[in-house]
Amino acid sequence: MAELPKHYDPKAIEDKWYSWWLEHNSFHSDASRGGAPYCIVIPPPNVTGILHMGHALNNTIQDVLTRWQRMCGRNAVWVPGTDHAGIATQNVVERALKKEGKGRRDLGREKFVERVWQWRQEYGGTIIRQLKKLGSSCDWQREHFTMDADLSDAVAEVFVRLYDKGLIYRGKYIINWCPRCQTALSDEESEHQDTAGKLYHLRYPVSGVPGRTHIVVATTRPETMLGDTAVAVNPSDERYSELRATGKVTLPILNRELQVIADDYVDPKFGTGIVKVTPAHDPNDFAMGQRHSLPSIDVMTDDGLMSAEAGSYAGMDRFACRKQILADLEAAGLVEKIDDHAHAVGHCYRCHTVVEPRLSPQWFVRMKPLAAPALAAVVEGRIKFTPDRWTKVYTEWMENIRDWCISRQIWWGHRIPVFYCDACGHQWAAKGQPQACAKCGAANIRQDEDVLDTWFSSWLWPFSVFGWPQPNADLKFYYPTHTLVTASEILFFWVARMVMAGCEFMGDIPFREVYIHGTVRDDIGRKMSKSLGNSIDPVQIIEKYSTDALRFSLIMLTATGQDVYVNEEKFEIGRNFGTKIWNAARFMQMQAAGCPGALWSPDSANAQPLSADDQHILAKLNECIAACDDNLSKFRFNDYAKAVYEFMWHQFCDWYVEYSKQVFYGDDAARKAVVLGVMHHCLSNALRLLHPLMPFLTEELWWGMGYAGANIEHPTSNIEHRTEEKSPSTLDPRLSILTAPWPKAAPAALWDAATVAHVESRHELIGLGRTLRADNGVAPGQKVDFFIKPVGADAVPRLEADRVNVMSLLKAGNLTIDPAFAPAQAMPSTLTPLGTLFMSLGAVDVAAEREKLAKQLAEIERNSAGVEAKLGNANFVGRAPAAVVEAQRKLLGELAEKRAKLLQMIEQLKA
RNA sequence: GGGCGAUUAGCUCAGUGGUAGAGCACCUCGCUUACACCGAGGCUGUCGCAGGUUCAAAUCCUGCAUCGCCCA
Repeated sequence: MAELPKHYDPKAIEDKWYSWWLEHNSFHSDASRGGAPYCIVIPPPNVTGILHMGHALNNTIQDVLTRWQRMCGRNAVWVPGTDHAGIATQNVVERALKKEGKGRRDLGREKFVERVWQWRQEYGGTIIRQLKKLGSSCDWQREHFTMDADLSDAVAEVFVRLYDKGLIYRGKYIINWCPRCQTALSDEESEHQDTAGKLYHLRYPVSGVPGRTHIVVATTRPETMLGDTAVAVNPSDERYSELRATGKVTLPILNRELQVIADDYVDPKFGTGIVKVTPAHDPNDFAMGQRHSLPSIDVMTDDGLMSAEAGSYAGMDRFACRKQILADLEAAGLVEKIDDHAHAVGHCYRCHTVVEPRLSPQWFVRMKPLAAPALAAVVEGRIKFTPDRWTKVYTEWMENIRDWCISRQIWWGHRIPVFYCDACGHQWAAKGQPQACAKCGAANIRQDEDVLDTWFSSWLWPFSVFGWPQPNADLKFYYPTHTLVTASEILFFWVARMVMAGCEFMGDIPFREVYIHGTVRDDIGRKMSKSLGNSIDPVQIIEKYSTDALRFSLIMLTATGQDVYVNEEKFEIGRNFGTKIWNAARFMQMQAAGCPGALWSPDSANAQPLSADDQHILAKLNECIAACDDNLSKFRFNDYAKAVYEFMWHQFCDWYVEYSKQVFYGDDAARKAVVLGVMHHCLSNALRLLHPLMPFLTEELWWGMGYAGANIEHPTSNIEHRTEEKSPSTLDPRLSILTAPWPKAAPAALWDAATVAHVESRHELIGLGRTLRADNGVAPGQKVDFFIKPVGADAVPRLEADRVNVMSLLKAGNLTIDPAFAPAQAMPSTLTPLGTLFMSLGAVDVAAEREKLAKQLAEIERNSAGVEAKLGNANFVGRAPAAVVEAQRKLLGELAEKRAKLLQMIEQLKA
C-alpha cells in the first residue's frame, strides 16, 4: 500500500475521472429508463464564447443540482449546447475576412455562410471543451446547436405558425439600428448606459407672431434636426396659442417650414414647453408623427453617415455632423445655450457602438397575446422565481410588453421563411424551399433577405432540444423541464420569452422554477470585463487551484442571488479544503492497518457500544445531512457548502479525529474498530454530500477508500488507493459516486441527546482550558496539571469518562476531578459549563489573574443588571411569551451562580 | 423620473423580533508521528443616519443619505 502524498494533486486525477465518465457515457439519461425525471437545459453559451467566471458560476450551480438529483435517484438530465449568436459570430468571421482584405459582400451570401460554418467547425468547440474542464455532467449525447437542422426546423415551424396566426407582421417603425453591425436590434439588445452628454438649446426662426423672432427647442442629438418635420406644444399651453394659430417656424440651415402641432405628449413644464419633432429618428416623435400625419425624413444611412436628405452634410459621420451643425448654428447665432445633461444612451450589446433610433422596415412579433398566458403562469405560481423579487421584475415587463423586432440584416442565422411572388405580389410564410407561388403558381419567387434574431431560436430551447415539433418520447418525458439557472441579464431576452414560447407552442410552462444568481464581479465590485482587464480566467484558476477548488470557492462565496466578489486568493478556500479532506482520508488509511476485522456500521450498532464522541459525531453528521438537503432545496448553495465544510473541518477533523488518536494509539482493538467504522461512515457520507461540489476529489476518494463496493457501509479494511497506478477503465462505472445514494439521516437511536450536549460542553471546557494555557504563556508542548471542580456530583462519571480526551487535548500532565477541590495556592482558573477549571502553575501572576477575573465579574454583573431590569419590568413579565420570561429567569440564576463562583475564585487567589 | 437591491468586524458576507456570527486578513505561540494548503489562542462592530411601532428592533414601519443594478 503506497502512502498518499501529503498534498492532493488534482491535475492527473481530474482529467482521469472526466475521461472515465465520458468513456462510459455516465451523464447520459434515457427516457426509456423511466423513473422521476429531473431536467435542466443549459442557457446555451454563445458559440464564439470563451469561459468566464459568470459561466463558471452558472454551470457549477447547474451541475450541483444535476449531480444532487441524480444521486437522489432521479432520472436526471442536463442538456447542453450552444447558440449561433448571429451578430457576434458574423462579426468574428467578418474580422477574419478583413485580414484577407475582403468583405462579406465580396464572397456573396452563400459562400459567406459556408465560411461561418467552417469557422464554427474549427473554433466553435472552445466553450464546450471548457465546460467539460469545469466538470459539467452534461448529457453530451444530447448536445445541440441552434443552427442544427432539427432546431432550425423548429424555428421555421414557429415562424409559420405565428405568421399564419397574424402574430408576425412587417412594418416601418423606429428600431434600434447598429451602424457598425448594420442591423436592427431588439429593444433588449440596446443597452442603456448613463452618459454625460449635453442638452443643446437651439433657436428656430419664427415669423407671423408679433414680438417673437424665434422659439427655442432642446435636443441631445442636434444632427437629427435635419429630419425635423414639425415642432410640438401641449394643447393646453396658452403661451403658444398664437404660434399655433398664425406662426411659421423655419428649420434653420435647410430652411424647411415646420408644422406646429399640439400634442399631449409634450410636457409644458419641461424646458421651454416646445419640442422639435423628428419622426424618423425618435420613437416618441414617430408616434406623434403618426397621430398628426407628419412626413418622416430619414437623414442617415445604414452605416451611420448622413444621407442625401442632410443636404450639405451628406456623407459626414453622424458625430462629425453634430459638431459641424453646432458650429454652423453658432455662427448664425442660433444656439441659445448648452447645458450639461446626463442621459442614457443605447449601445449595441455586441459591439457597444452607439445605437441609432431609426425608422426602418422590419419584422415584428405581436407580443401581447403571447404575454398573457406567460404572465398568468408566474402570477398563479406555476413558475417560481428564486429570489422571489424577480417575480415583480418579470410581471412588470410582461405587463408593459412591446412588440419584438425579430429581423436582422445579417446573413448568419435562420433566414426569414417568408416568400414573395413577383408575378402576383403574394406574400406567405412556409417551411422548406417552395418552388412556386402558393397562390398563382408562378416560379418567379424570392425569399426575404433578413435573418431572425438569435433569441428567436433560443426561446424554443426547452422543447426544441427534445425534437419538437416531432412528437416523441423524450419530449413527453422531460418536458416541462424542472429548473432553469441563469443570471438576471437575460431575464427578458430569454427567460420571459421561453415562458411565452412554452405556453404558446407546448401548451405548458417550460420549467417549474427559475434560480437567478448574481453577477460575478471583481473584488471592488466592478463587472468583470475584458476592456477593464479585471477578469479572472476560470481556466487559469483551474490550472492553478483545480476545478474542485474553483467550484467550491465560487459557491462558498455566492450568497443566494447576490452578486459575487472574487479575487484570486479566494480560490485557496477550495484548495485548502480539498487538501484537508485528503489528509483526513490519509489519516484513516494509516490507522486501518491496526484495525483488522469487522468495523462498526449503523447496522451493527448493537454489537459495540458507542462512546460519547462517537454519538456526537454521528449526530453532527445528521445535522449536516439535514442542512444540505434543506439548503439545496432552497437554492442556498453557499450554506450547503458551509454545512459540509463545517462538518468535515471542524466537527470531524478538529474534534473527532483528535479524540480518535487516543484510541488508535492505545490497544483496545474493539474500540479501534468502532472508531474507524464511525469514521468511514462519516467520510463516505461526507464525500457523497460533497460530490456535487467537488466531483473529482470525491470520486478519487470514493474508490481510494473502498466505498465503491456493493455495500458502502462496509468498506473493506484493506483500503487501497487507486491513483495513477491503476487505470480506471478496469473499474465498474455503476459503482461510481456519481450514482451513489444521497445520504439519508441515520436513526436517532444511535445517540442520546444529553450525551451529545455533554460533548459540546466538553468542547467548551477544552477551549477554555487552552485559553488558560495561552493567557498564562504556557508553551504548546509543555504539560501542566489541571483540576476540575465539577458543577455537581452527577457530572463526575461523565468527566471521568472524558479523562483521556481532556488530558490529551489540554496537554495535561495530570487531571484531578474533585467536587470538593479547593486550590491550596493561587491558580489561574476559569468557569466552564462542566465546572470550574484550575490550572497548576509554579508561579502565578496574581495581579493579572485577579484583573482577568474582575473583568469577567464586571461583565457578569453588567449582564445580571440587564436581566434584572427586564424581569423587574411588569410589562415584560406580563407581555412577553412565558418561555422567554422563563429563559431570562434561568439566565439570571446562572449568572448569579457564576458570580458566586467568581467571587470564590478571587477569594482563593489571595491564599 | 420609476422600480429593485445593498449598507453588520480591516475585507467578503450570514443573521428577519428575545444577551451580535462565519470565512479571509491581522497579532501571539507552535514544523506535536493526517494536514504549515496546518494546529492552538487572540484582537476587531453606538449592525448607514433620523424618527416610529413594541415589554423588547440589526431584524418590522416611515423618511433620508450613499453605492449598485434594471426600466423609462
